[in-house]
Amino acid sequence: MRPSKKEELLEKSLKVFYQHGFHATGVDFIAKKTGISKTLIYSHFSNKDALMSAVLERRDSNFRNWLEARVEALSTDPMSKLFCVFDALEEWFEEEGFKGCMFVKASSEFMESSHPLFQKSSEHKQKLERYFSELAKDAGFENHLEIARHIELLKEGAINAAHMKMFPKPAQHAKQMLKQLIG
Amino acid sequence: MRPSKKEELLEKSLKVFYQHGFHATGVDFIAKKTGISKTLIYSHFSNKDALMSAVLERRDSNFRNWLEARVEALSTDPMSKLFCVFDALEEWFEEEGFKGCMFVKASSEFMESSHPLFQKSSEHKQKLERYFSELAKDAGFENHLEIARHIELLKEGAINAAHMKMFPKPAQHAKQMLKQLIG
DNA sequence: TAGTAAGTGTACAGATCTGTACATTAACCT
DNA sequence: AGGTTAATGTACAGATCTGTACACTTACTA
Repeated sequence: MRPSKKEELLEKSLKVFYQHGFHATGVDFIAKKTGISKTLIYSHFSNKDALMSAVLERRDSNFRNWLEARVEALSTDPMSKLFCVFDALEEWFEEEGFKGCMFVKASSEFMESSHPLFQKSSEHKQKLERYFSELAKDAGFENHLEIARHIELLKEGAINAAHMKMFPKPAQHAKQMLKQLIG
Repeated sequence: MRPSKKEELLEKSLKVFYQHGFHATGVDFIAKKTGISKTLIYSHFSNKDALMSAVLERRDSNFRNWLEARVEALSTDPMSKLFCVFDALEEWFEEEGFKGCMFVKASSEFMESSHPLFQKSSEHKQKLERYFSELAKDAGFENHLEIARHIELLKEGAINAAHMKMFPKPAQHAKQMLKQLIG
């Protein structure tokens, strides 16, 4: 296939899986929604599992690239970058079609810790931990790992709260908590 | 049916759905795992959706009853009850078969906010917010709603962190964060 | 002990889903 | 122009899943 088509398939099927879930989304439905024939889908990926794996990898890089770029754009000061993480998150929550964290959903549907999708989800969270840890180190914190975990917990909580409509502006709430903790 | 059988079906199928997910669990599989015939299952519930709804309601009362009893057992002091929430959570995380929050999983698989399972999940979180708010009020906090939301965010974050194996003892980490915030 | 209700087992219709086959069309390249 | 590759559409086999039918058995109850 021409690479552009594989790109297109990955990006579009990512959206479909994100909006409808993994088990609930059939390959025929993906073909219909993406406009790419099932034949071609199976010519690029040996089965649905392989497609889902590739989709989740794509989501990992998409999400981390987006978050890092957004934080960079919102602030240049190392300390306030830590807080801007939550401003970026709130922007995401308010996007149309926001439906929570794709990795949480993947590990909700594939719960065996040996399952590739579960593992990729776990790895994604670990990569984020490293990123947060770097941010905290840049801001001069000696306990940068501890602070990274503060941010992880608050971020996961805020995403869930937003998705499940627990209360408004959960990321701003989380940001205030972080301010009290380290600000 | 004799009520004991319906009880048995609810409790056992709750476990099966919790361990394997909703879409991935077929009614035949439930019959096999619970030892209750499919005929009887459909004589009590008109369809799989009705069973899943009943299961989620059962989970709501089971979980809140368990949490409230556990907090009561761990402390009598109103202030330290707030922190004991996280001790109870850590106990849960270490149980064999822990697989994260069932309501997060339900709203991961049924994302339409009009879906009964999504709504029940959202209601569960709101009931917990009221409980946390009561605990905070009893501990003498005027801003009890704000503190309830602190606890909600930390709880959701800790459950996710535990399920996705982000780092060890996430509930103890969350507890320390709460101590810094209000202790 | 006879009758009724609770429960089982099996089989099946109909829908849906994964993955394959194959014939056909569109796009590219030389 | 001609040949190769990319891509579509359709149809289908086989598996699986929901929900129903029905004949049978177990247990309670009068």
